[in-house]
Amino acid sequence: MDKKTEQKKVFLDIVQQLRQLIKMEEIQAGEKLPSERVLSERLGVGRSSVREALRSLELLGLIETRHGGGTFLASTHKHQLVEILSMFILEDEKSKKDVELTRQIHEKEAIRVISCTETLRTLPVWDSFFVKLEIEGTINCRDVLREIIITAGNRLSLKVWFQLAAYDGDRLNRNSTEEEKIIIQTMLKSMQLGYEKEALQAYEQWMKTVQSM
Amino acid sequence: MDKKTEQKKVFLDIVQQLRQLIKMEEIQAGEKLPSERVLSERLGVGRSSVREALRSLELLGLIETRHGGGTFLASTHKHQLVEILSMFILEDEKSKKDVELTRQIHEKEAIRVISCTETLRTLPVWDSFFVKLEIEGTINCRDVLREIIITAGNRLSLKVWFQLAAYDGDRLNRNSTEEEKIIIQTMLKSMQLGYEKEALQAYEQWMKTVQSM
DNA sequence: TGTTTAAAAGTGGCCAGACCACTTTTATCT
DNA sequence: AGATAAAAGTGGTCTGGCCACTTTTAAACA
Repeated sequence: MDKKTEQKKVFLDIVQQLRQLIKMEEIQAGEKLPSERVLSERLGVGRSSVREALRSLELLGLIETRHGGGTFLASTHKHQLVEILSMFILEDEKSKKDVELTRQIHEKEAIRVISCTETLRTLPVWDSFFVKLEIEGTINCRDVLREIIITAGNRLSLKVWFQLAAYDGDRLNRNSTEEEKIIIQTMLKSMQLGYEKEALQAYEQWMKTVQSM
Repeated sequence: MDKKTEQKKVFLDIVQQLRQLIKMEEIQAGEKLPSERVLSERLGVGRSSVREALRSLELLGLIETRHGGGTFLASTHKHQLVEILSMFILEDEKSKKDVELTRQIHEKEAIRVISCTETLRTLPVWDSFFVKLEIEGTINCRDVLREIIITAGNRLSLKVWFQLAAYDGDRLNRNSTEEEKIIIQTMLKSMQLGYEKEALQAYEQWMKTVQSM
């Protein structure tokens, strides 16, 4: 009848029951869950089965465990689903070009969103980049892009971006060259003024120089 | 030194090692993995730890286990993240919105790429959609979007899209309404003619109607 | 020889108990 | 009251066992 009760595998059933337990007892993020031994007894299953369920949720970042301390419900932003997936998806993805292009898809969209949003494009953080560029003459490329993605406000997009950016490695995580400095300034300034098209053009130009490195 | 060796928890280490093993031995989707007992011996850990890792991957749908048969590498489209996500994470409205927006980011980029590429926008497949719309009067929304993503040619973007599209479930996987029919036709026609801006406008309009369902 | 059938081996599912390392609580002493 | 040490609680891991199910192997049969 009930899908949750006729579950074949105990550990999957436990995952479900844990979910109910969290809901029923109104366990909030950061709060403690019953111990493995207690859960084992309460649910009438072996401790190893409880552990299989808990470890599954831990891999997803849904719970946190502290050795000797206990098991705690994790806060939403710590979920690792994207990380886990990317681990397996990026692995068999042969084309680095696809990774690069996909990363850029998210960056371009972020630039569009910011350019079109008054409250975002007028943030003081963009000015701080200008200051940094003038004083130090250079800036970390990855930092600029990261700030753009973060500001755009899509948390999922951010997570995806982090994975993809990590894949590219040092090509982004470096200081900008003299040539890039001008392009970045153009891009940021256009973005600030809400000139979406110009900002994207500068971005494309930037990525071309990056690519030729 | 090595992040993978200084891993605190054995089961997380095993997840990593399983990933390497799959890569090294070139295990394809549907093929069998070593048995739990063999893995236990080969990795020099207890069988229960191996099981914690395997059960974690099973919850994600990355592997399939058959009682008495063995453990098999699952095909990409069987990942269950969707179910898990909706179960634990998608409670909050903001997350759902992020999933939708991120999916649309990939769709919009695909439309741009196709619109700007002669060889892609002139493909006969778009005409076949028109024919289908005329004859049957409707078409599966998801099929249209999928074809667009596929045609754009970024395999990684495609994989990401598949995952995201799965969340939305029935909102996309259905036949188009009479209202949508016109919008889709406009979008496809604009794309065929290389009118990027118009195609995107139609797309945005489409998504608005979808959203209001 | 080829087919069917039964036994054996292989494999996942689950549990009980043990020991260790670490953390939290409690009780004790100063 | 505060510091300290003992005890209890908790996760981390391993071993070994038993069951149920599947696959392989071997034997019996036609």
